[in-house]
Amino acid sequence: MEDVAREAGVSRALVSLVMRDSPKVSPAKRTAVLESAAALGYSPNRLASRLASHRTHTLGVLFLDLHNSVFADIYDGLSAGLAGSGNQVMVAVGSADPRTEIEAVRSFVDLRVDGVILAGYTGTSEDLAAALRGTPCVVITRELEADGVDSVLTDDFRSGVLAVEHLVGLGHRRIAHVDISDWLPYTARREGYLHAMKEHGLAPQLVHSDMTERGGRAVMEQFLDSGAERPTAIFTHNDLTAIGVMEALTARRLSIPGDVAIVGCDNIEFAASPLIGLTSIYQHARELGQVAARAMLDRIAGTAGPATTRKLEPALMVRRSSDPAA
Amino acid sequence: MEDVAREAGVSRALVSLVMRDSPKVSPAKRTAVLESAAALGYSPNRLASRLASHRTHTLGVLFLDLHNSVFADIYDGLSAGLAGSGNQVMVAVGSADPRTEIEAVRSFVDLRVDGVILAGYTGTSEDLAAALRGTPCVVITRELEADGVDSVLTDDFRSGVLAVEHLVGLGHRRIAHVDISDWLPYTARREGYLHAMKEHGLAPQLVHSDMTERGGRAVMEQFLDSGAERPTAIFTHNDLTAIGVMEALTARRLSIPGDVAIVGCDNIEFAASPLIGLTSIYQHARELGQVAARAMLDRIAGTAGPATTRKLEPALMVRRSSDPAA
DNA sequence: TTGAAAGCGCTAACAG
DNA sequence: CTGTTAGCGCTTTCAA
Repeated sequence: MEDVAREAGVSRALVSLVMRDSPKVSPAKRTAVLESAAALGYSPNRLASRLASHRTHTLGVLFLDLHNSVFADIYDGLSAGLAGSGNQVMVAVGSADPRTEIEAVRSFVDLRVDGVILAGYTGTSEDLAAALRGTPCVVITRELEADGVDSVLTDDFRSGVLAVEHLVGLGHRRIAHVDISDWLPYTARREGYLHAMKEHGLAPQLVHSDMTERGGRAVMEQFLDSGAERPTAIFTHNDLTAIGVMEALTARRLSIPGDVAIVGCDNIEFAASPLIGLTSIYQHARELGQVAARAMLDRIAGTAGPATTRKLEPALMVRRSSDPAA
Repeated sequence: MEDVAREAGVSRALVSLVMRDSPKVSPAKRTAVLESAAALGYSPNRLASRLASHRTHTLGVLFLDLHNSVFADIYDGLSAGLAGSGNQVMVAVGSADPRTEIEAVRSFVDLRVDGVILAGYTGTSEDLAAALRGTPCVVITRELEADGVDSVLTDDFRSGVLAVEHLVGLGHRRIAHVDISDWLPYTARREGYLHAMKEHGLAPQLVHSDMTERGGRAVMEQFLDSGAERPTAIFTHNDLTAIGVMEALTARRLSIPGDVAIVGCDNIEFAASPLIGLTSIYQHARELGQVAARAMLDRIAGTAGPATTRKLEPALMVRRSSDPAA
């Protein structure tokens, strides 16, 4: 920078202003600086500028799992929502391991990111608040009680209800639910399921799995082998699980939806594929990302008040897996 | 840091050493420092430490597309390969847009990452070299001629050959190939296809698409409507495209592999799903990530010599889409 | 507009 | 082992 200043015959401060394209530089000096910068192959060290300016223009984003394309959708929404704001995104993957997640958040904070966006945080709000140290944060797909932390999610309880209503409407009475292991803080879909089942006077039937295709398949195979009475319909926590369940059923030569109807949740791309035809509850993943981005920008700009929760309405997408006519 | 030092009754330098857990600190002082750090809620500003130490312990990783799970596999390999090395990863997504890609690389370099790993770079090696300014780099899934840039990939030419040999072995003679638009620097699979077709004295038939499921589907629908002679087998550039092609065929009530056999490439998770049953060429995505991580660590450590290329052997995974018996 | 000076919060020798 | 002294490369007053 020193060199560029000398070469262009100006002061370092001026070079700094030009590099951040400040409006208060004369066009002549500006081009002079730009030219010598190009000539010397200079580009500013952003570490230094961040340190000095206390702004990083970077948002840390944590994803639960890159294998679930719902996070790719959220990513798309985030980058659309951030477009033109001059912020960049730094991604980390938590893998549903609270230790890894907190480590990632801490790392973001130590790097002084302007904000942290969590898409799939499975830890506690206390740990999060401690790691955050006041850094603005918005949580996607979950409602978290912590001050200064906004939540953006789809009404998961409602999703559970929607699924059951749909299946009951189709005449099903033995409807099972494959949720994700008890310990994960994503229970609203199950609550919705349980609530709706009760409303209809039906006996709930729960099976625990993780949130993967493989997990769903393994759990369902085990279930089918157990000799337990087979449900006529299954609602799963997410689409990956639903696909795993479908695989298990297919492997046992059971027809879908003839023998068992399936309803997933998330509405990932593959669910919509004619090859899969999975009925699913759309949670507007892309929009979640976009809304979260806006929320974060507001919070960084200081125009946001106390922590808010934004909840989107889920939508049922009927496909072959629950309705042969679809 | 000042405060912590005072509180613990030591110098700032000592605090610094403790924070980086250097071995040359007495246990007594160490715990004293740690305690007062905890008491004061201190954690080091890594921006500052990076600036001062000229090491960021961060690798910038660029992915082509988060919607293609092959990149999730590569990510897994990378993080496995980096585990324990004390490096963290910063992810960006290029979306097959050279401008976005170069912007991301430049951003990494301006942040002084220790190295850049590119999984799906579609630009030129000149642009890359310019953006890199000497930052160590390893490119995955592609062979790039630029000094100091290592390449880690699967032998794509061979993949094309494998696909054709497999189909020819099954008796097919009209074998089409859906590649990705001409301008993308990923032509080896097509070259392999063309070469093998020629070897067998067969006439190649090329269809251009992008690398997405939707693209594959659209292109194939258009192709089927065009009235062109239908091939009995199709080899696609990647699995996403293959799935799109399968969707188009299914929508036209054509059977797979009865009317048309399909072979994809990448061997993503869904290809292996019994619901899809797509024959594919395994490119060892996870291993690519792991090998790339090692290559990068070597390069950073300075133990790597001139630019090298590591090429893995692809493997044919036969499934239902090409062989009903499978 | 421009320039000089004073940091941002840490690390890196080196002397003790 | 510990403390001192310089920076890292930029931004920011603030005065000119």
